Amino acid sequence: MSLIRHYNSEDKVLVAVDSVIFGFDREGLKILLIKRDFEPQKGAWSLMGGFLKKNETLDQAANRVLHELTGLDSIYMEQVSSYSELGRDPVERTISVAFFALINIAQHDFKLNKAHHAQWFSLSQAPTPIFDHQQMIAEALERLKRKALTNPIGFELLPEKFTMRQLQDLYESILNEKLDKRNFINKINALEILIRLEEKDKTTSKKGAFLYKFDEEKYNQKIDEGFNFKL
Amino acid sequence: MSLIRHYNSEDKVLVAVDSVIFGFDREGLKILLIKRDFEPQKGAWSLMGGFLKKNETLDQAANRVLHELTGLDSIYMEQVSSYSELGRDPVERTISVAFFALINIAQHDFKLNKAHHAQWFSLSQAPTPIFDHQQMIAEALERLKRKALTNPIGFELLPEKFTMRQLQDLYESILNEKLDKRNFINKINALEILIRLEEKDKTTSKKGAFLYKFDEEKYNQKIDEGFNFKL
DNA sequence: TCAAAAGTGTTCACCGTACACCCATGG
DNA sequence: CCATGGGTGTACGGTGAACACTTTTGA
Repeated sequence: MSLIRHYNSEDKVLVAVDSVIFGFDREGLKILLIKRDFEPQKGAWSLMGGFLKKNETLDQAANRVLHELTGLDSIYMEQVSSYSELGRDPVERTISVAFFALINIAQHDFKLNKAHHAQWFSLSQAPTPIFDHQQMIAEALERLKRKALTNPIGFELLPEKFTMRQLQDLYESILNEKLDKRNFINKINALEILIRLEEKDKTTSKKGAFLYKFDEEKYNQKIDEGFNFKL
Repeated sequence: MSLIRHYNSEDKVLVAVDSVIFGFDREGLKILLIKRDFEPQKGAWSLMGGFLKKNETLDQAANRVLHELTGLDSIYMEQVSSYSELGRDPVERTISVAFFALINIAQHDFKLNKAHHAQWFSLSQAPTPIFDHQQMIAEALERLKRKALTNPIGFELLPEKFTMRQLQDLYESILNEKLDKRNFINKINALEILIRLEEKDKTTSKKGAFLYKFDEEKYNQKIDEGFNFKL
């Protein structure tokens, strides 16, 4: 007789992952929702999600599901929280682990999988999604706010080259407040983690605005030296 | 034929909850570990945990498990994160949701359930626990640090009446750094959320130190007025 | 030439931090 | 009377916030 206690008598449950996918464009911060084409709540909007398989981790499941919708890999993702209210999914007992993902809408190497009828929504104009997805979005947003102030994750939402104005717009839309232009630029410059390119972007002004790149190498080096990103 | 899509083909997995139980006494911040009396890793130390049942939420499971060990209810608990590495539990595929709990060691209305061979350990002297429990502890501690600076959760670890010195010792041991006595007291007093009692505690000095209570009512009122706890 | 966005520094108030001495009391 | 922990206030520097004008250039 084995001394190893097996877990045969314990309950097994369905585990889902749901992703709050953030994007950013000229209109501000957005989330990607998909339209359900099956009951219950056919036609309603929901986060992109899927079920955890036996042989994968939660992160792998979240990445798989994100890949299915966008074709993208190596996307910044972070676990937010787990949700387990008894009736949260009316079909069957399911617990769900929410993630948030940051993707750069502008890059053209991704196409939304048509089958999911995905659509970008401004936070303020998004329809109320199914189940407890609204709560997931709210908590993901809180996490994003906090994290964006202490880590350079905002750049995940921007194109490789961006203007100071774009960066400021991004932070304003994440934090949901207006920031002072000079103070913002002073702070950013004090961090010394951007490279100012020679190029200018002339799409929004006659004068043209300098383009910047995030200097990841320099950032990592400063981190090693004890530097703390703080906005 | 029903239009409702069922989830029959999806994998179900075992879901566990594991609790990082923090306590505080004269020696500092401690965690409660239990000694396994079955294989694998019989004799090793582990967090208190249990399996999620079909008809309960994760919070309920965490509370049930905590109650089994301590007899306590209504304990401050917070979800930390979920862990799902494939080999994390060698017996069977199990994902685990970690919680942290704050309990007041000094209160005498709880008795540790003998069956679990539980023992308090100072953080620096705790044995390395099984599986990924070390990582859970590290992340729970990070969360506790952050949360204790922005919420009055520290009081959960103290007796109802406590001295300023005790409060300072608590924060020093959560933050793992020495704090200046005058600055600490000034900060705490500026918050105006403590009541100074007439009573003194004479166990640590001849002069005696005033006892304080957390004024929860006043705190809630200040919160309603937009106050932010910040240490 | 003018409209529209880009770019640029300084001042001030407040907060966080450093710091040292007297008090009360039991033994 | 003295050793031990308790209790108290101020000064300084640095950081965060407020604030306005000049530059560029395409239309």
